[in-house]
Amino acid sequence: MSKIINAIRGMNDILPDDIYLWQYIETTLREVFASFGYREIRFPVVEKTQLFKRSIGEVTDIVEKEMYTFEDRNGDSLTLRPEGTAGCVRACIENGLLYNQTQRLWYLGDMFRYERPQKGRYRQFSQFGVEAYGFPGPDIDAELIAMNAHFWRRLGLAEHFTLQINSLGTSEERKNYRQALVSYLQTHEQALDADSQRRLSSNPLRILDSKNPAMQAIISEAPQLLDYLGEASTQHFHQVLRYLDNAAINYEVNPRLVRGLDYYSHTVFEWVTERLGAQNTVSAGGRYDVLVEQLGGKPTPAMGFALGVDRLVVLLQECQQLPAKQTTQVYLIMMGEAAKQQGFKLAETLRSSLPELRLLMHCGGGSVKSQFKKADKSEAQIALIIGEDEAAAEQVTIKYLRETKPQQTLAQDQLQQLLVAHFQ
RNA sequence: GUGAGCGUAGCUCAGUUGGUAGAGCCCCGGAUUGUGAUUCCGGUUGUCGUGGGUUCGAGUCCCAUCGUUCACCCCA
Repeated sequence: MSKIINAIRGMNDILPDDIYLWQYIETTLREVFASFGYREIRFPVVEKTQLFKRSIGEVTDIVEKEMYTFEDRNGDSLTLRPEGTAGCVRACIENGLLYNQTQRLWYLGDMFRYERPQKGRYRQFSQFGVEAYGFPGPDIDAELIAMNAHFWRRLGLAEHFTLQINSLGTSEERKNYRQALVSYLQTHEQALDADSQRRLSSNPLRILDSKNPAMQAIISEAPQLLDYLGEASTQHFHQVLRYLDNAAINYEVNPRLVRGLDYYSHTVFEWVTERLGAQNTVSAGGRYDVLVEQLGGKPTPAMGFALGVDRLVVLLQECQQLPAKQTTQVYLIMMGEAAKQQGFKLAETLRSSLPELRLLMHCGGGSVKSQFKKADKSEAQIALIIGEDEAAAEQVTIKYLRETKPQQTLAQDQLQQLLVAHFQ
């Protein structure tokens, strides 16, 4: 036997025993977001590298060291998408979806980032995203957050999340603040840890997010972004908060909340949980009014968020909020060649008259007893044996598993009547 | 990219100062039983992650390497 070939690190198989959780999340997502009037969009897994560089930002960690980038046979530089927003905007511009109109969209798909895997962080991961285009007002900011909150409630997870929210203002306001922050931090440069010193030139706002307790004193004394917002930005932010108050959605204004992608402006938010260890953000997003223009479209206000499906799966398991598994209703055991011929016919008749029936067929060897054990494990309500050993081939044994459990012998048409009555 | 922990049967794990590879679960077959539950008997499954080294002898000690988990970092 030759050596087996393993999966790529950080790219996981999802096995039949776990798939129901994914399906549950995916169908719930579809239902909830359709009910808010959002429509699905699909776009490619691979895009030109330039698309991500221009949107996410040249100097971000994602672009600098986490992208799966390669040359195709033409020598063009292509990249496996590390997130969805860039591709979504590109698709909308290219297909004229933003021409004098608004759009409410969602997508679901796999993203790729070359990171060291750990709990809730994988190299291939599933992300659900929502994007709204052409809405300048704070009402759409609140709508996205409210949708997200509604979705948590549908899953029974609302109590496990807290909403953190902040405003980054315009790029002009952020630039002014950035200068003030850098000059403040430079006066304390010798007290900064190595990570923060590095970020001082690359991404100083990120220093505010530091998990190092030794940095907390310096951070708490630092100038606050919210103090640098202009009148319009402040108004916008406060209006979002008022809408949230009206919707009875609890939030925590976190003036140190920044996002890692360059295109965000104004409202940004994160839903965090205590139950997932280090990767505690399950859903996050914000406004990105300048991105559409940056990617060659007409200036279009935009807002969106993305939700990590892998993390949600882990959270559902941790919180015991598991949906019921679908179970087999009828387990059909066929023993012997003559019985099988009759069994396939019976099964087809049953499926035709009861389209909703979940029927599991088993062409089994072994004892009748061990076959019933299998039926019991499948949590079937009824198990049928068609056999030719003792009973005649045209007779069928029926046994109720979970209910009255009588044992009787019936002709096929009688059996069918009984089953139809039982399941309708 | 940095750090720490862990790699033994399909799964969960024992394996003593170095001396023949183990248990439970699962799976398969059977016995008992007025339930298919309980109990009992039997059976299958291993490159001990991989490659070197030390030794008469390595699952055990040493080195390297790969994988994995968690954390840093990053982010959803």
